[in-house]
Amino acid sequence: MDQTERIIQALDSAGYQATANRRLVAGMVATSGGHFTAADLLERGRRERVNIGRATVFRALELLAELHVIERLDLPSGSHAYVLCDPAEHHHHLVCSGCGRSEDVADGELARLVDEIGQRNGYRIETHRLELFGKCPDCAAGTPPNGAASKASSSAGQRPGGH
Amino acid sequence: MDQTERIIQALDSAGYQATANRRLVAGMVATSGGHFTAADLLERGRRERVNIGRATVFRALELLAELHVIERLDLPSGSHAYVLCDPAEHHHHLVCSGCGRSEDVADGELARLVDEIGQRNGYRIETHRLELFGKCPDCAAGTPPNGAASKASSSAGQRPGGH
DNA sequence: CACGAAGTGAGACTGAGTATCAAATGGATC
DNA sequence: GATCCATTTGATACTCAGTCTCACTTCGTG
Ligand SMILES: [Zn+2]
Ligand SMILES: [Zn+2]
Ligand SMILES: [Zn+2]
Ligand SMILES: [Zn+2]
Repeated sequence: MDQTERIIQALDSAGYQATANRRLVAGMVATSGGHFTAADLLERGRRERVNIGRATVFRALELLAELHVIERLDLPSGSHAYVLCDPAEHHHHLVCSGCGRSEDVADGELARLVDEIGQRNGYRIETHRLELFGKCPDCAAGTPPNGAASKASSSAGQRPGGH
Repeated sequence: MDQTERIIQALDSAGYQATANRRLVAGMVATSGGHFTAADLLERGRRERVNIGRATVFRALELLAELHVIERLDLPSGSHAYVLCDPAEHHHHLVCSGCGRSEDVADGELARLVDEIGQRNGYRIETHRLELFGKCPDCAAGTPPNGAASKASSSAGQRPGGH
């Protein structure tokens, strides 16, 4: 719940209204416990019988992404998901291909590596993205955390791309 | 053109027929000179008055991706593009946000870094993806290589995500 | 309460990608 | 070349994500 407050705070201090709908989305995002798609939220809303429009959910996600409260993830399956994350500093995501859980990963040495690559190729690098997929401790042990709800949803269908 | 042959070769040695349509797609892929979307190929086909079905193009791309002759790229804009690349070994892509040109980048130290991250978080890592976006030497110098055709197409619209 | 700005929902619309299925083609075998 | 079967193909319909529009509601402020 504290997480929800943080999101609302972010909205507010960026000059956006913390309306009922946005609070609702904030709540769902905060309790998602992993990655989620727009469709996931929509469905969850429907299940919980909340009345929120399709467009509104998309708009809220877009807004939160803009504020770096959530970040878009491109799953190996090709679909677009989001994860809640710390807006403070640049980082990447380690995502469980079993349950959807996600950890923030500091950039660390990567920054240097990226620099070198840019240098070597004569490119002026603007952005980079690193995404890691694997099995979290629980899923690796065959104990997917079935406690949390939203994970088992549609977006869990993975296709772990070859390496 | 030699590149085209390599693609056809790959199809053949994987037991797929190198039909006229697939040769056609191979040719377009080989001469794309950067990243391209399915829509790009479709449009190029239409422009050059070749008769190839929508589904066929999607199927050909899927097939080539499976053979690791091309690889899917998730552009910052969110759209799915492909780049021609060396199927031999694992690598990543450095993509020009100006003209769409792309360079293969060896994994290098990243493998170790990825390992460490997995270790530290207790994850068993299965895949990772690194994508670098920036301006190629020409684009940085304000001389986008207007020679090549396909680049200026639709897929060039970028939204360089913040860093 | 009155007002303008910000936010919202229903529904139309677009565009990517998939599914279906009958027709075309390829390759093998005689 | 004719026959047979597996592979490939294209037209079409369809699904689904995401956007757009526009009238309506809600918010903050005086
Ligand atoms: Zn897990
Ligand atoms: Zn980074
Ligand atoms: Zn360039
Ligand atoms: Zn790698």
